[in-house]
Amino acid sequence: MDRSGHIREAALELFTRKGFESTTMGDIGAAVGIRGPSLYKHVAAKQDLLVAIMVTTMEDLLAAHRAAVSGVTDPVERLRRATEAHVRYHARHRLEAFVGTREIRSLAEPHLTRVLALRTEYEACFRAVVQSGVDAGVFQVDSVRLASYAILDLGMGVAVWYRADGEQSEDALVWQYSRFALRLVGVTA
Amino acid sequence: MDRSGHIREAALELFTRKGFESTTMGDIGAAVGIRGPSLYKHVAAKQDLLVAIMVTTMEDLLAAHRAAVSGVTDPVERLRRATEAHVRYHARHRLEAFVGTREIRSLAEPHLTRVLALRTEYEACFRAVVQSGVDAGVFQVDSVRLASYAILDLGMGVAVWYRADGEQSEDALVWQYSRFALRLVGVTA
DNA sequence: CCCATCGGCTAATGACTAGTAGCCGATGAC
DNA sequence: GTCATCGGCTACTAGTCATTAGCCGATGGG
Repeated sequence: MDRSGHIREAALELFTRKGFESTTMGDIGAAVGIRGPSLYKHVAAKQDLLVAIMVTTMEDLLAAHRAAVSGVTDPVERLRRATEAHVRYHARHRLEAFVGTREIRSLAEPHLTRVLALRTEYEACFRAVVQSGVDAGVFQVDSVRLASYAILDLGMGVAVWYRADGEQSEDALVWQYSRFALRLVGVTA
Repeated sequence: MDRSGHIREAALELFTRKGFESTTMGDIGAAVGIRGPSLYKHVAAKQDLLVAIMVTTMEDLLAAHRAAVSGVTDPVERLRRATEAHVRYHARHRLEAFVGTREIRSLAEPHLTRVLALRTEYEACFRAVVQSGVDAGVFQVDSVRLASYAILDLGMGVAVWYRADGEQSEDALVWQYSRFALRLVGVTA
């Protein structure tokens, strides 16, 4: 891989493990075998490394969601696919997803506004999926907002503890979580 | 309230909003109307403020869990009560719970080991509750570990977005989440 | 009244950090 | 061969932060 890619990768790993604030340019440099100041030949600022992670993560997540539900009309299948995309993304890109949710505080404007807007949009898409099931009478929930948050939060959790070399394969994980989501809204399959 | 209590409260609010690393002693001082260095007349170190939050939070959570399930033998009722205690704690003490999960990285030894042990124990208690329902044949889950994590993660999510002045009352929230948990393990009530 | 303690304060210390300046060897185009 | 560019490096700047030192006014017990 080229050096810039290597740097982004090292930054992602360090931001996940130590947090953005506690990661120094020296740490990132050491992870790729150079000194801190040398990083500035490849990157304009530490903040840029975070921005790239946060923005592409939210855009990818939103794109994955849209691809998953596009053309699907059955509410049950829509929620199943949305949850599958959500959980799969959080398992497969767990570092990005972890940093994406944990380090919002460290994001400077105007990027913060941008990322929050993407996040709000993603949540709205998910709520719409749940709402469509409620409208069709196949989901039973008191609050669409609450049920949506609950399902979304399951994905966040996955990003915290999932390990690719753990006892659960990605497919098994996704399958079980999709079932959790459907059960959660009252679909007994 | 006495000044020490006021300081702990301000620190909790700031750690939640800005994170431990990004909160300065000056910030905490300003929040209680004194200068940063003056805090040292009440507190030995910044780290101590974090330790107090983390340790008491995990101990309280564990105590709440034990009180909730003690003497209850029916697996469904045990999980319902465990989830109720879990969600209620995360709603009622959302700042503590938020900091408790977000700032583990900033905790220095030996407190880190202590808190991680408490957390592991809490997770084990929860898994035992789910396991008892599986053993009794009333819960249907592929993986006890996965289902337990999923339920625990719901609580963490609550600490992120719950607002006491929001559209959901604490009781309504707890009620719906308890139902989510039961549905998640396959109890259709 | 005296004086010790309490709990503020300002100033200083020491460590650390993002980012800049400017040097230099290697590489490759011409 | 020369020279510009690339991508390292060290040294430095400027700022921040936790914590300490030491001062001082108020308070209250004797």
